[in-house]
Amino acid sequence: MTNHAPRRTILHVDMDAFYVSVELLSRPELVGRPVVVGGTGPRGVVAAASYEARRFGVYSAMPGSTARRLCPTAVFLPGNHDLYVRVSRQVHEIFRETTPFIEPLSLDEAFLDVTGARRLLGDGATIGRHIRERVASVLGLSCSVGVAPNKFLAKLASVAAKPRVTPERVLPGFGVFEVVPGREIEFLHPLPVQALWGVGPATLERLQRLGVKTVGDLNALGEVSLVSALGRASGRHLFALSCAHDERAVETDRAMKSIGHEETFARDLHESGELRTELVRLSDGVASRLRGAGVGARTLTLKVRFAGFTTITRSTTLASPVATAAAIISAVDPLLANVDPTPGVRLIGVHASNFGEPVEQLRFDDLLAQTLAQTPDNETPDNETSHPASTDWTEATVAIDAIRQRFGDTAIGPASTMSATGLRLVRRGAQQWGPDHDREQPKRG
DNA sequence: GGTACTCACCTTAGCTGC
DNA sequence: GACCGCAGCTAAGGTGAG
Repeated sequence: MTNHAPRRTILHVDMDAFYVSVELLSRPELVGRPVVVGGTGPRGVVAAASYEARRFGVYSAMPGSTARRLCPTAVFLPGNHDLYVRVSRQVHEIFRETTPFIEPLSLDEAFLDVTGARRLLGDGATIGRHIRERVASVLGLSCSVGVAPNKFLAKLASVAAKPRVTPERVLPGFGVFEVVPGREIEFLHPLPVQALWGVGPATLERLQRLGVKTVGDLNALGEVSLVSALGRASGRHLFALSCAHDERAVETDRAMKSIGHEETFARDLHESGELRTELVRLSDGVASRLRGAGVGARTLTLKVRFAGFTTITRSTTLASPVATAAAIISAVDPLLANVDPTPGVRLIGVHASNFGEPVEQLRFDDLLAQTLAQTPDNETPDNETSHPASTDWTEATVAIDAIRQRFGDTAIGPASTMSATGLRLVRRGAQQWGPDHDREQPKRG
């Protein structure tokens, strides 16, 4: 059998210290200094660190308190998610000058399939250098580009292209790094095994017990041993990667499979009433995004993290997809009622999945479920916690969406989420890196 | 001692229906 | 009727990425 498909050329473009670099555009006096963007509260984490801050061992997802200890001279900035979204769109506009085949991974990285652009624009490395120059000249930002025949190798190549940090200084990177076709294994096998997509701390520990340190070690172990050690999916996946095999296409329009919001509180909550207020707020945010996406969800999941950091999830699956706050609350409220908050709750979350066409009419199953729930044996003691997912809410929801579209997100919201300073609504990325120092929390009583 | 948020995917266990 | 195997679904927890 012959394969006439042309060898693909995939680029992985990764912005360098993206959030910090965007902040420095408006604060040039901070260039060259250690700068950290992230949550400013005691429970915040680092979202991005400048390369100067990385010299001190500060890195993403590190607790803010640890970062302050390691680098007390760093400038800590709270971050502006909306601004990063806007700049990210501008970066993608530059990508689109080269190819329409773009798969965003996050605000600061994306895969580009430039196979079709090679004849016009040159080879992958040439296109990579062109994109780097455009991003620098138009936006004043720096990025690193990996070039390879597949997504997995392109991602690793962009890491190789990045600036390097030693405790003494920051060394410039290659900017563009290409994994030359035919030399994939030579590039891949010496790398540490945690370079593979899918090897996190837990898998790394298991692999280390098997004596695996590098990608080459993992490959030598063989697929059968890996499947027996890590399970079928992970074993096969990692073995394929260790052979440099990755046939996944650059997907330009991936359908979302779940939508959720979760929030860590500045202080632990101990009372059901406080938690329910937060639950209403989160449910409203999830419902709003579901409607924005034009979908409904059948499965609703409540997530609770206790003061001791143990986390539980409780979920329920409805007969038909819903997209209103009332319906979501009526689904997750009974789940919350079974959680004892007295040890202290530091986080709650609401997640929606199992998407379908939103159906706001009650189906027979829902009616049956509601009827069963209202029988004497199952009667809810507190009527306020039992909201029917009825059509009564549909018109109100349409009106809410219209008001928010016209007057902004905070124009209207659940009364229970009202505070002295106004509505506290949930928006994606609003509390991306933990609670702020001064953010208002629900009061006791 | 500290440890965010969002999303995807996997594993395991239990239940139900055939 | 009891039991078994299987498939499909759901719930819960875990892992990993960015």
